[in-house]
Amino acid sequence: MVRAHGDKHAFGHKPVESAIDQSATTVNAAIERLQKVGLRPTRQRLALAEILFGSGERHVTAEELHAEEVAVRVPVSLATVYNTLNQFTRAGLLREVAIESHRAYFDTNISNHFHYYIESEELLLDIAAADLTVTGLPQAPTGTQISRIDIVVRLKPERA
Amino acid sequence: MVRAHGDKHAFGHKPVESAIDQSATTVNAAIERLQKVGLRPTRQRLALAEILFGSGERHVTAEELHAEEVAVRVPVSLATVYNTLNQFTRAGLLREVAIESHRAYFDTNISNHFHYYIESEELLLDIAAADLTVTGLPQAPTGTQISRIDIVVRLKPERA
DNA sequence: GTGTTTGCAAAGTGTTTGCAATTTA
DNA sequence: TAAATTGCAAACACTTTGCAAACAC
Repeated sequence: MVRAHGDKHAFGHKPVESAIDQSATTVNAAIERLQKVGLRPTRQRLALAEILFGSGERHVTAEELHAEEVAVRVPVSLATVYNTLNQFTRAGLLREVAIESHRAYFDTNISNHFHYYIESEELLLDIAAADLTVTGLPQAPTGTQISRIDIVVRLKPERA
Repeated sequence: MVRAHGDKHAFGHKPVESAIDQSATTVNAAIERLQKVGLRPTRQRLALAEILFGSGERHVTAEELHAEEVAVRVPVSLATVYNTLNQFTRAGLLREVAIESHRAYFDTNISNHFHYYIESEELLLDIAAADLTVTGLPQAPTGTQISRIDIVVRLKPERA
């Protein structure tokens, strides 16, 4: 089940000199990223990191990511994709978003933000609103503290 | 995997005359509830409806609900519990809450409200705050409209 | 070399489904 | 009696795991 995904691209903070330089930069960034969290930069992890972090924010499922690797002719097993997504998540490189009970979505945007979910397309999008806030939240029950607030705005096609 | 669940009880809108009357009332309410949505009041559905709607708000998984039926010596198959939960949800009697990707929680409270999720206990609670609101939400993307907003406040044990 | 990572296939969850038997209206 | 519902077991989708081979340092 391959689905379309966002095609936003990161705004370059550094000028892009050439395709070769850019890809070298991407690879180096990926290597650094992995080493920083103590994961060996193996061929598979690098390939996955490049697809995940190489071009703007992404929301992927394991199957989708695996399909993309296959499409780019990088051989990675689905099991490794699953394991890697979990490792990345544990390392704080990714964040898991609970949307549906039976499919795990992973988000490359680990900053505080919320989501739109277009049900008819099974498509997850970041909400572009830094100032979105929740008010009226009571104090967390005694003995607990908030670890994170998830907001999913579910969208359906506009009524005709 | 059986877990503790809330033990709130509904405030009786009608005085409770006796144990027998109360249970009769509960059964009648369940029968009505089912008929209203076009589901035949079978033994299994009644038993499930009574447990689900008989005592305040509930958050259950299929396995939990099945375990409760078994505990009360009502024979219902797990498949029927799953099917019934889905039917009830389609009929608007229940609401599914996306919390984790691999377990479906069903909520008997179908009004507009949000949730706490105590991660360490896998426990789902309603947030008792009718005035909880989200501000700063941009207009829904063109061609779409909001079908529902889910908010899950994830809680962890308070740091010592 | 030594410890880590990979891939496969097998196992594991949670959930759905086909179908014959049963129940309901 | 006709249509709806149930239960079982099998099938499913998604995910994890055991272990030998391959790899990184």
